[in-house]
Amino acid sequence: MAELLFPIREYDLAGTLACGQAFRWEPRGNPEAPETPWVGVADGRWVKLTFHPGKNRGEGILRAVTAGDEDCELWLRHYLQIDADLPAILSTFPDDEPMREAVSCCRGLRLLRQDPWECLASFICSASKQIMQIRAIVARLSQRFGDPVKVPPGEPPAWAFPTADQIASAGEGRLRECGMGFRAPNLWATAGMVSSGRLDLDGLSALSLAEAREKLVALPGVGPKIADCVLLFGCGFHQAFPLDVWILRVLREIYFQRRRPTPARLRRFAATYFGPYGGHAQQYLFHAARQKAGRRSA
DNA sequence: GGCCAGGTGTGTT
DNA sequence: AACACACATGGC
Repeated sequence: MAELLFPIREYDLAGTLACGQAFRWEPRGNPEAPETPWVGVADGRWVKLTFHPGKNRGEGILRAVTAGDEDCELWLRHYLQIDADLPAILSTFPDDEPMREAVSCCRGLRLLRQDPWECLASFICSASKQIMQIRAIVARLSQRFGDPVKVPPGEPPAWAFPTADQIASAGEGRLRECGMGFRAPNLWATAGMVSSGRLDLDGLSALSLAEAREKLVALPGVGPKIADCVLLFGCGFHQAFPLDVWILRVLREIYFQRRRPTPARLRRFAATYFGPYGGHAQQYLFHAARQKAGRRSA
């Protein structure tokens, strides 16, 4: 067991862990309350995270407790993107009213840097599912097919997200038993592509955005939206801009009030208007829209 | 019970 | 290029 302390500014831990980019974080207590711990497994490691606010607004200390003995500092800095310069990122967003409103609504929201395979598999399960249900499916996949991970004494057991090998070996039928319906054959086939080495997920970040997207959309059950989620959350392509039902609504209603944009025009707008950190802007618009709609499925 | 959910694949105009 | 629809499952 080990403890790490990261002094940091502008880090909304609850928003970051619950906004729908990752599916394995659970609050220990009221998710809205300050200093509520969050427990999860990422990259095969059990972690408990707590944000302790400091005296000045936005300042605080991010406290991480890990279960094993290894030094997790570098890994956590990477996963949590501790060293990302948030003000610099926000300064690249378009300076318009909807964007300003989203930024002020989601102050401190960050993007994590997740494992590409877990990200890909999770978002294949996400197709036309509510975030709450995605979390349930991912939890069942992990418990049934993933390796147990070390947890501190007294903590409930926890499991790593299954490897592509483990998913491929499970077979389509047992995947379906996790409640994923028609997504089961897609996840199973994609796991086969990854475990056999026919797709090198870790190599994607070295490619251009267009090349990496091309490789991903070739996978069964992966279209442009899921590909962009993997590129943004798992491969570090900050400009990838996932177009989901929420964002399409936002773009149509806020940026194209009753001008009936064609899908092609919407895609072009999304890819160019929001700048080099468009994916971050997307996450702010997405999270703000969901906050406004109601506080379901935290 | 009908509608919608962080879509995708296929088939028609 | 723009639509329509099926595809499982579950929550409201």
